[in-house]
Amino acid sequence: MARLAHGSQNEGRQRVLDFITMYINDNSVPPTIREIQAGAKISSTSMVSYYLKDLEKANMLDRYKRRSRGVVINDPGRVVARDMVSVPLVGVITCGAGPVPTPDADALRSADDRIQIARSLVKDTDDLFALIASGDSMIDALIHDGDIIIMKKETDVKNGELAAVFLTEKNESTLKRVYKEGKRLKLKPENPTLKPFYVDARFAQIQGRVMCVIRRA
Amino acid sequence: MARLAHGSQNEGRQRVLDFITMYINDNSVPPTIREIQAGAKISSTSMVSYYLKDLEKANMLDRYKRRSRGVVINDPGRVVARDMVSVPLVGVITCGAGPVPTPDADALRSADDRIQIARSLVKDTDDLFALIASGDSMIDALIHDGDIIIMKKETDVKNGELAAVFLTEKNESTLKRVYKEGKRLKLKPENPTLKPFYVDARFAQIQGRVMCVIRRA
DNA sequence: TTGACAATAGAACGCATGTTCGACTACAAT
DNA sequence: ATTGTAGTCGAACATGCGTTCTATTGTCAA
Repeated sequence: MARLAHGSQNEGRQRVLDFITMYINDNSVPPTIREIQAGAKISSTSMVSYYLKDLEKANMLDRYKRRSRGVVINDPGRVVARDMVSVPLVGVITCGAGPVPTPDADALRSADDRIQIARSLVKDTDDLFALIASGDSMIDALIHDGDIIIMKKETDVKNGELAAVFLTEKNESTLKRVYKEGKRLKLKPENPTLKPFYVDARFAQIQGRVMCVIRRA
Repeated sequence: MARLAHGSQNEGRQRVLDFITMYINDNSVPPTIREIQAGAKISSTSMVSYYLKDLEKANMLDRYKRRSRGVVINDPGRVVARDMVSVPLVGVITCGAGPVPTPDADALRSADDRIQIARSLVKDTDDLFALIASGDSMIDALIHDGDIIIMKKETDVKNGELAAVFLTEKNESTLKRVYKEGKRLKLKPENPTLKPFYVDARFAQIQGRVMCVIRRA
C-alpha cells in the first residue's frame, strides 16, 4: 500500500505542475523556483526542488540543470510554436464572380487577421495567404460558404494540382485541378460526379495553388 | 543621412534577433544575456544590452526588466503555443459504409498521431478527436477523400449542427446537418443542390459533432 | 581641429536563482 | 522501542545573470 505522510504530497506536486503550465501560458517563459514556491503555495524552495525532482522522474517535465527557469513541461498534446505557421488573411473570394485577389508582399505582412495552421499541412510556408470563400458557387470544388482557403502564390502548377485559374474571357476565377494537354488546359472539378472542361491555355492564368482548405462547422 | 560608426550596428542587432529566435525554437526558453553574447558573437554583455534596448525601442521585442531570460520576440506572424490545440488522430472514417469509431478517453490520450489546429477554429477543446475521411462517399457533406475531420464526442446536438449520425437500420454513419422535427430527424446534406431526408429519431443516434474539416491539397 | 555622439569594451555590483545540507517529524515495518 | 524512509523546513552557499559605470575610439558636422 502506498504510504502517505503529512499532507498527501501528490496534491503539492499537482499544484506545482499546474502552476508551471499556467505561468508559461501567461508569460511564455517558465517560472523560477521561487516563483513556483509563491504561486503554487509551497512552503519552501527545497520543497519545490523536491517536487520537481519527482515530476522529472515521473517524466512529466524536463529540466536543464543549474539554468534559471530551466523547466519544460512534457505534454504529448503540447503544441510547439515552431510547428505552426501564421498565414495572413487577405480577403474574400467569390469564385465564379471575378478574379481571386493576389496580394503583394506588403499586404501579406500587414494583414490584421491571421490563420494559424500546422506546418505539416502545407510543407512549404513561403508566399502563403488565406481567403474566405463566399457563396455557394464553389460546390464543384467541394468548397463551402465560409471555408478558409490557404493558397500559395504561384504562376505555374504541376499536372493534377488544385489551383485558382483566372479565365480572361469570362473575367472570373475558378478552383479546379489543372492538367496541361498541349495548347489547352483541362480543368477538373473536385467533385467526381462532375465533368471536366477545357480552355485554351492563352485565356487561362494560374493565380495560385490551393494548399489547404479549412471548414469551421 | 544615417550615421554609421565602426561596424554597422545593424548587423549585430540582426544577429542578436536571429539568435534569440533560434534559441527559443531550440530550447523553448529565451536565452540569457551572456548566452546571446556567445551565440550571436557579440563582444560584451553591455553591447548585447545596448542592442536589446535598441530592438525594444524598434518594437521588435519586449523585455521584462531585471528578470532572467526576460526577452520575448515580438513578431506578428509568431504563433503562440497556447492558441493551439493538439487533437489525437484516432482512425479512418468510411462514411456510408459503417459506423464512425467513437474512441474512449484512453484512446484519445495515447494516440500516436496528432493534428494541430488553432483554438479559435474549435472554441471548445474538450473531447476532440480527428478522423481521416476515406472514399468519395461523403461528397454530399462536401468532404473529400483524405480530408481530416475534427469531431467532438457528443450524444446530442442543437438544430442545424453538422453531426455524425449512426443509422441503426442501415448500420452506417453519415455526416449531415441535423434538425429535430417532432419524432423524426431531418438530415440535410451540406451540398445545397441535394435534398434532405428524414429518419425516425429512434433509429438514429448522434455520435459526435463536426467541429472542423481540413483538406490538404 | 574640436565638440558631440554613436559604438565599443571590460569589469564590477548586486540581486536573482538553483542547489545543498542539516535537522526534525510522522508513519510503517521490524 | 528501534529503525528506515518519505516528507518537511529554513537557511546558507555558489553561481547565474541583468544592470550599470567608466573609459576609449571612430565618425560626422561645424
